[in-house]
Amino acid sequence: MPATLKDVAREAGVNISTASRALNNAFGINVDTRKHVIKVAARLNYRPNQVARGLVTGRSNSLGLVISDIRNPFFAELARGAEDAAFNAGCDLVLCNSDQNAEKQMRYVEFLLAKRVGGIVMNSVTPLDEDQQDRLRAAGVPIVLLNVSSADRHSPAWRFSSVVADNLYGGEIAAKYLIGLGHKNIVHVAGPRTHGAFSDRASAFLKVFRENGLAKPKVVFGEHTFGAAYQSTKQLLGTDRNITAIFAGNDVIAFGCMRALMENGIRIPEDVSILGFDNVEMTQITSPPLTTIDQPKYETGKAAVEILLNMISKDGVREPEHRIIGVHLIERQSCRKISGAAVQDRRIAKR
Amino acid sequence: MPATLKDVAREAGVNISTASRALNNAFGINVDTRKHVIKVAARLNYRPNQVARGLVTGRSNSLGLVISDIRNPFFAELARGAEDAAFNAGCDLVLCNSDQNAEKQMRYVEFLLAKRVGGIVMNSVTPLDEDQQDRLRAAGVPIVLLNVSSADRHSPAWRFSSVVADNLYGGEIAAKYLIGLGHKNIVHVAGPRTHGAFSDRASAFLKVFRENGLAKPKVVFGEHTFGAAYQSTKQLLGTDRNITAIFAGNDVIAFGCMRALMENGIRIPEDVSILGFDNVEMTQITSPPLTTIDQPKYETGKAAVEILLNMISKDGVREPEHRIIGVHLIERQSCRKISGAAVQDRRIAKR
DNA sequence: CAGATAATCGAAAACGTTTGCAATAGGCCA
DNA sequence: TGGCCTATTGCAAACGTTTTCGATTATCTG
Repeated sequence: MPATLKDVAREAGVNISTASRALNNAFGINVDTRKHVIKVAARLNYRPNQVARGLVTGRSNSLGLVISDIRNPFFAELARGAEDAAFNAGCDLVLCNSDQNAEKQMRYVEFLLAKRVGGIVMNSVTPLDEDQQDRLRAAGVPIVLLNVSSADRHSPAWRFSSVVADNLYGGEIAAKYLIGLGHKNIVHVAGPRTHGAFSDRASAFLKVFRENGLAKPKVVFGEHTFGAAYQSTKQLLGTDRNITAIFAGNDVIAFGCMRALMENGIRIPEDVSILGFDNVEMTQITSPPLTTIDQPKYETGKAAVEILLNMISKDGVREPEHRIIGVHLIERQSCRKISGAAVQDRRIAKR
Repeated sequence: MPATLKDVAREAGVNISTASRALNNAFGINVDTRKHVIKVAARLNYRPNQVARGLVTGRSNSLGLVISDIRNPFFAELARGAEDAAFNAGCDLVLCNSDQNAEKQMRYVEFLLAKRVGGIVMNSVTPLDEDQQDRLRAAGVPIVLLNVSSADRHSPAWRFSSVVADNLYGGEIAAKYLIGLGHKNIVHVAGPRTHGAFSDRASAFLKVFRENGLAKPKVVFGEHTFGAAYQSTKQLLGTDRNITAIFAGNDVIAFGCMRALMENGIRIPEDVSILGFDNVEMTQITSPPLTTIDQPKYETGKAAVEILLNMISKDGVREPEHRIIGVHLIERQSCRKISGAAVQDRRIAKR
């Protein structure tokens, strides 16, 4: 139904190829005929058919974004950064929610490949196995991964680009902060064990305790959702009421923990301190406002598609690029120093 | 680079059209040759090129979703519902953030039309003017609008489908609830005046006061973002400290209000009550948990693309379909009855 | 003014599918 | 055996662009 290039060519009395050139402001065309063609095109309300164009040029001008769940504010923010960057480059973003489901994720990827997207940014739910890696490489489309573990990233076999927060450092400052506050009975409510970001945070977190000869905190892995964290925490409270601090794998997990604590009449931070990760906007309005580790989410998404576009442009060379996004502690009011902390503080500082 | 249909046809020793038919499990093809073709296709890792297919079939298998900002948890939830429904139908969703910017919104729509999406669901930032309506209609692609005002919806000239929450009823129960609690000095911190959902909520809210001969609450319109609400509220507090209740246009606005109140040492609900709209997940973990009006967000998004798909399937008939999503009050702890409420209550009841 | 050069334009192939129609091959009935 | 029917397959056009390669015209240059 919409006007085609042939229509405007006929209407303008020129050949179809001249019409094309006129509208794509290419060289080698008379300025008057161009004006004329453009005017006719406007009159006919002509809109170039991107799918036809994509067929011949081989580029689809669209990118895929596969994340676990857009309802997680972390991903929403990240998606926004990605979308802005894509739009600025004249691309569109197709949104895919994998729900941490490996099979669903693969289905989505196939889907995107069939659609001939120019590239994909995804936070892989699991470290990709050899077979999957091969399939992705074989597809020949640029891919940038989010939240891959530092182990994967440094593996020599690894051939994908990535952008990740400095989760190792994040886990480390989380541990040091809580230790510095004098906490001894700490538990880490983490996300999925298989998820690079969470495993990195957890291992760096634990490493600090090990290196300082301190008791190893309990770690409970699980889904990184509000509901899952809520359940985990409730269960936790059933078995252990001596906890003085929780390091949550991310803010949403922290929210779930807080809810469970509140319901059990446990005060934050008087009874237990809680430390999040991500610095989602809502951390400001919880009660108390959540102390957390800030991670630039918007920038992460933006950087991911920038790398992607870069890979797409210089088509041949596929040297993977890795970008690490800095993190830092944001102190609000959900953590408190417990008695005897001063002593503890000094001991750590000496090392 | 990826294998084409021609490749698998050649490799299988059949014609390109037979290969096509074999893969599309059409009728009129020998079961053995089909098996053979399928096997060859699998071996070559063949993936049908959707853009080529889209060119000939005329359908793109993709839908557009244009909302104001995915970072708003309301839209995130809605987007998730939309995406699930689209995926179930084998479509993909391209995400567009309009930022309440009419021009940006129109750019996105043009973009989507150029991409020949099968349909668009959008929450229009402003009531579409005649010209825009015409352009959309002329494009000939099914459109489902979110959050249109009830006035627009009932206009005889209106030719688009819509799915909206029952904002009129929502505004009404908000007013009655707050009045019932005995509040007299109420302000309504709304979203953009031009936005159907907010204008409906506001007008129904005010109508209750008018009809009961009560003083008209102050209404302040603005962006429906955390930051904007925060600013509005701070300003509000500078001029009027007698407020006893705030009805926020949505939960995110409520959060912004709460932040401003907290910063000014104003207690919720002891000093001022606050009532939200949407029942976003985070309302559970604010302090106090937010009393709000629930609106099924996921279902809204889902319903929108279902209507869209329905319109697409029965191509010709374009009778607009309207779906209204019910809302209801969820009482938590951010509103309190003020002294003298009983008297006030009786007075209302008498009228 | 002839020839050369540059500017502008048209013809046609190509991208990877789907699909209407024609062609072929058996099978069946008379 | 011959004609007809059906099941299967091949041929080719079409979808709406971009782009290469010639062709045509206009503009110089000497």
